[in-house]
Amino acid sequence: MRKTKEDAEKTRKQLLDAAYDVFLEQGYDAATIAEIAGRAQLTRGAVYWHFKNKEEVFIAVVEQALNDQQDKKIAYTQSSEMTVGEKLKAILALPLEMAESYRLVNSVPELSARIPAFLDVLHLLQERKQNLRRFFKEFLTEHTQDGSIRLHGNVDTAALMLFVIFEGLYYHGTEQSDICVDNLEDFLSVIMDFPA
Amino acid sequence: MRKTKEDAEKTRKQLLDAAYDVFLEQGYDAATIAEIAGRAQLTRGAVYWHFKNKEEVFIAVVEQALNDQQDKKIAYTQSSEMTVGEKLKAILALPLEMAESYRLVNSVPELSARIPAFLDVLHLLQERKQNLRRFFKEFLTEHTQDGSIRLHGNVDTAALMLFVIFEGLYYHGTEQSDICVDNLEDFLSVIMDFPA
Amino acid sequence: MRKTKEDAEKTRKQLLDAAYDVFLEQGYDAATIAEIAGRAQLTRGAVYWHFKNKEEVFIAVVEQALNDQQDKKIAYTQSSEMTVGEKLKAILALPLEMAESYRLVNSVPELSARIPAFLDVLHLLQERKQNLRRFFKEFLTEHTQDGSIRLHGNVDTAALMLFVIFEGLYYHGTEQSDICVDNLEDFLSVIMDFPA
Amino acid sequence: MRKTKEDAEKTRKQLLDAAYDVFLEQGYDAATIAEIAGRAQLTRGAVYWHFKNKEEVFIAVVEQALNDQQDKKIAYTQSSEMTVGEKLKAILALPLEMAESYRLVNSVPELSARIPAFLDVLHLLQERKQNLRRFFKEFLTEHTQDGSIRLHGNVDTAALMLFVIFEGLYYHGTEQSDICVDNLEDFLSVIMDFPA
DNA sequence: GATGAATGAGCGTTCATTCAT
DNA sequence: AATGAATGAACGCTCATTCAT
Repeated sequence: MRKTKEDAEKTRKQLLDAAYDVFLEQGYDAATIAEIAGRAQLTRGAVYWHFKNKEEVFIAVVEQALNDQQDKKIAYTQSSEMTVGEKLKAILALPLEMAESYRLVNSVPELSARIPAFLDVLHLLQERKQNLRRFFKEFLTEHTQDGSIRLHGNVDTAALMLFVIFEGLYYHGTEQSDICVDNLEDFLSVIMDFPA
Repeated sequence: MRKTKEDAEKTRKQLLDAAYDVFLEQGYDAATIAEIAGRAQLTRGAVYWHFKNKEEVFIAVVEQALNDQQDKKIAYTQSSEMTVGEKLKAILALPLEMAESYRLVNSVPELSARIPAFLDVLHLLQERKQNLRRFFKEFLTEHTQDGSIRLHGNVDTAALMLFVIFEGLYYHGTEQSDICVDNLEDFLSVIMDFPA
Repeated sequence: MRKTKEDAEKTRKQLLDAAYDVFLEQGYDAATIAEIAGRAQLTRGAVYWHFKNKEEVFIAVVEQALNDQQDKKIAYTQSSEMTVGEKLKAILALPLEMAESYRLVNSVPELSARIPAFLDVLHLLQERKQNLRRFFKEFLTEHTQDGSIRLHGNVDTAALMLFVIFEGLYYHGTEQSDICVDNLEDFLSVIMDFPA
Repeated sequence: MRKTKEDAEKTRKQLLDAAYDVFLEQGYDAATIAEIAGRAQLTRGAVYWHFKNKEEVFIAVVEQALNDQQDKKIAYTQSSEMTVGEKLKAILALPLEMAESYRLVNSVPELSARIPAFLDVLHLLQERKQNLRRFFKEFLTEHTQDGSIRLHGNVDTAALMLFVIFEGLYYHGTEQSDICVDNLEDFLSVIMDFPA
């Protein structure tokens, strides 16, 4: 039995990790508190000590995932060692790199239609999507102006394409897919080129 | 209560329609046989007369949806009144036009990981996706050769982009999205042009 | 398994009888659906086929009890073979005669403070109590006027005394008590006498 | 967090007070240790420091209530400023004056049928009730002999009536009732009179 | 063909209780 | 003396499924 404050935090982390796995494997409805607790080598009661109910567990897991995604996105964006093209490619490749994470959050819109408790996290997700669209547009605008990118169309279209492609890649986490990072490079080269 | 064969078929149709709605609104797990029967103005027993169990109802609904999608795809492909560009655009727009249908089938991969009974319909879905990829490639190849399309890259890349964009549009049925058919035209113009 | 309509009604009756016993023995909170179903030789599911939930089971049981009480009260009141004194005594003795029934309904006020679903049945109970008070008053008034009763005080006080004594007898169902019908005769003779 | 003995005693008192309120509002079964602790601004653990378990908390609360009732009864009985009639009225009015307290102890008989741990406190309660009956009888006997009371019936009947009326008044703590102390005076005047 | 009664497995949740700190 | 983490048993309820009618 865990007793100290750090132990409790560790327990919570274990539960979150287990919950992440279970929600991913089974989906929200089919996932059970017992399974989550069991995987964390704990009892159902422990889950209810750390979280109000199943919904709150899911929300915590999704928020965690969204933050992880955000962190990666920011890391790539602000990297000083990557070229403009590499940055774009890396960000486009996120749904492939973090396929599970993106698949998980992807279940939120459907669930929120039924479960009001998820509306907040839905809004967070939509905000992040809007952020991404805005990012693509601003990124393209900026680097078109400084000459590091030359678009084969207008900025709006290119940004939207990137966004839709990004979304399209969500799914390929689900299935074994042959779509890989190399393809993204090709995609980019259709949409733009990077003058040396 | 003896019913004629047509009556029975009508009942089955009603159940399928109701099931389609319910599965779409609630998802497979949250959908209940009672709700489906109720919407069809019938009782649970009726469902079990026409289908072996809940899984079979879902399979029937998904197969129906996949066939509807296929039919539309074929209709557009074979249309004699559409130009090559219009055909491509119409097909790309299918996930917007039949947003619900695509959203429904989209739940299959996740479910089949858990429910073996869905493996067959999963394979059908994957086959259809491969079909679509193949279609894009063959379509582009053919019309590149006959000069009605001029690609801004190689055939493989263009075909894959179309496919990924297609997938990306799935999601925007879920949410209120500002992405519409006009954007697709722009996308196409980035990837290719159509010499008059 | 019961199948016909009459069988179903019989099942419902069995459940109600079992529920009556269990609620009486254990109290609402401690009573369990499993115990009720088990005593009726049925499964929990059967309870939920016939009743919406535990609260509805309780309400049905209490309403039944209240009606039984009412029926007896009316039977005694309208009996053509009893003298005025005998009627009064018989009605006063109801909480002794139907001790369990009165003990059961007696739990309603406390429960309704916590469980809103019981408010309706609480109002029914309060109505019945008011009815009884009114009955005592009217009965005494009428028979004082026709000379079959001579009160040792005013009508209001006598009626209220009867009512409070009636209530006081509720409790003695709970415990083994030596208070019996004979005592009631003495009580009546203190409050009034019946001129031959 | 070492506490002095007085602090501990104060905590125990707070817990008892909180428990009294909660048991009264919710009933034994529905009351929770958490609620009790919370109202006392403490945690569940504190309850288990001061009491063995939920049952012991309840027993302590009921014993407290019974003693309070006893104290009042004795105070009225031994008052040198009250007439015989006033004493009787005051004691009869106790269930109105201390309605909550009487309502609480009133739940004991039902609970002890199920919970053996309450048998001791049940016996205490029954003893107190016997005491009261005996008191009524002795009080009436004594004051009939010394002439301060003239009964309209025999002593046994009158004593029993007082007792049953006393019990009957228990309930009227539960509900908003119009029965008040004035009515008791009328009751007494039906049963006896007090020669000046 | 379809209904309705009944089953039974399983799940979310609550809560008394324990115990290391 | 008191807290807070964790356990585990139990309960209400839902729902897919069966089957006599």
